[in-house]
Amino acid sequence: MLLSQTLVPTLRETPSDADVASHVLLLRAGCIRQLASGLYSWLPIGLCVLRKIEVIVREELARAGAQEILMPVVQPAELWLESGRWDVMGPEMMRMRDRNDRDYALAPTHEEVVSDLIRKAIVSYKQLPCNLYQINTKFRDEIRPRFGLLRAREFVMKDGYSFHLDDASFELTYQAMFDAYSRILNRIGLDFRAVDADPGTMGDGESHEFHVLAESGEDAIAFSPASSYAANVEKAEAVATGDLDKPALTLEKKPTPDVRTIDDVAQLFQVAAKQTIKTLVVKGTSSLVGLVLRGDHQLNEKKASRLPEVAQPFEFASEDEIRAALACGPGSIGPVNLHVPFYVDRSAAIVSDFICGANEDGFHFTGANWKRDATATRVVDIRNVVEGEPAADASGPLKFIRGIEVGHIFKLGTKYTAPMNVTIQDAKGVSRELIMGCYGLGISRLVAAAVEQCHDDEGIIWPEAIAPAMLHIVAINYSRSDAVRAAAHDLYDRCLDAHIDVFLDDRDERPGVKFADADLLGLPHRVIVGERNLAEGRLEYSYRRSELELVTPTQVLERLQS
RNA sequence: CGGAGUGUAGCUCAGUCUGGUAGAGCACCGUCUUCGGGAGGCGGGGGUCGAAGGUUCAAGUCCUUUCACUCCGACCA
Repeated sequence: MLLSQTLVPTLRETPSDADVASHVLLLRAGCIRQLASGLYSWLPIGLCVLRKIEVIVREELARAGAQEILMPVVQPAELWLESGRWDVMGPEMMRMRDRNDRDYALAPTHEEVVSDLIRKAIVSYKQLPCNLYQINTKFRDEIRPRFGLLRAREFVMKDGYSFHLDDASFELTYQAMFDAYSRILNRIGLDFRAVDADPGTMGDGESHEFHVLAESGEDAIAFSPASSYAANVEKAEAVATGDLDKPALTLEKKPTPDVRTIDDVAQLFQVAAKQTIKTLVVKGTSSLVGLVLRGDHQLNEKKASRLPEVAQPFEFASEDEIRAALACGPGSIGPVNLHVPFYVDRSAAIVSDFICGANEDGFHFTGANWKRDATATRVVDIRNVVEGEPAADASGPLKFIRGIEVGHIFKLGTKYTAPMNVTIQDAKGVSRELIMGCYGLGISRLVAAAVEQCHDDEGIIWPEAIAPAMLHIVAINYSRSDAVRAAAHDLYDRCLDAHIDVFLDDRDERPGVKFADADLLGLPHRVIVGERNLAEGRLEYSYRRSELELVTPTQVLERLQS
């Protein structure tokens, strides 16, 4: 590309509404422009990157046996009513009506549409397994779009779906997709980690996320350096170490006016927070439900929302509801004499002589103990793991890193095929619900994730595999020097002949501007064409901002092709 | 949804408290000089000051409403 003829509106200053590195740099490098909250236009070189990722994704999915299709972004409500998700999805799914007053949704995902497609198009088990994918625009009306492309409302996603007659077939494809994702991220050149994950609203089965490691990642990953164990903190199992000690203290009710938080309690009684017990109150299926945790632990809502007596969707009880049901405020609740059902976290269930709310405003119990003072009948894992505690596979202490979730693959079972009646007769003529898998990969998010991982203060440092071009030719004094112009175009043409993507900065700009933009755009190879060295037939070459070295044009081609 | 902040030129921002002709730097156009890390001179173009309503002789500035964007939170026992 000739930069003089390409829309690359680089920005000298950081736009005021961009915060994270990828957002700032993609804007400054002229890759994207924001239209509205969570909505972005792709400019030529940003689109180059997006397309390069798509090529890699297509190649690896083809290798893994998936077929590309394209499905509508506007979807009739009927399908979503059929799967039961029309009401479950909430305002995240954008809805609209057509001129005939029919309800539609803007696709947040495509399970329903692909399931409908399969039940109509697949007529024999001999056509199975079937593994389809598309690269398409999705729309999710996020609670809070942020971080530019990392959490946009409209975004480009590769979503794949596979259908199988039996588990064995499904597992083969699931593993093939897992491997394909690993290959894709390796080819792009990103540092990533595949982890056990919580499937959220997508399903109930196993799932794995693929995270690009970056400090700015929204997710925390717990992993064991001593083993292959890695899980999203949302999912990582928290184990309780030790046993319940014998009670040493007697139960006493102490006045605790104005004490509302665990910090207050620990401060007042001069004990560590881990010696206290806190009780959260949430809405349940038939009454309010208590969730009992050690004072220093954090509730994991994903885990808690899976408990049978906890209402869906997960919601904390309001102070009014708590007062109506328990006759005290939320700061004074405890498991002793609690008159609603409650679950006790594993770690909370082995604390002895603890301090907890007395279910009476202004009072706490000290010296409380399980069995004697309160019964923990439902002991479950409902907290977040903490860095340094033992991993669930007993391999040693956990460490945390942050990641950007770029891929998520799910074992859906018959969650969609059952309600949508996606069945096929097997070889014996028995009608079977198909086993389904779902495989998402955020293409536009990958662009941002790559920038998060690959940049410095001056600009982007694109991984070679997805760089908008391989070579950036900085032509110094382009418009006045015939020699520079000739040499720059000679190199440019040789690259084109060799099918090497190349940018030539042929703009009538001062050198400083061109250097700064080259840094911002971050192509792997750079050549400076200037009269200074042209007399000796030399160009200045650098790779990924390394020191300049003097080389001939032929040597540049060799570097590019090696 | 709750809280906070910001909306003035393409970009970054002054000006708002204390009402009185719309500003700067960069960018853009012309021109001269300069030419290896975001140059300098001279001249120029560009604004319904987010929108609507109100107060006032007079509103970017005060009041009311509203919209947009950003940030924090949606864990509190």
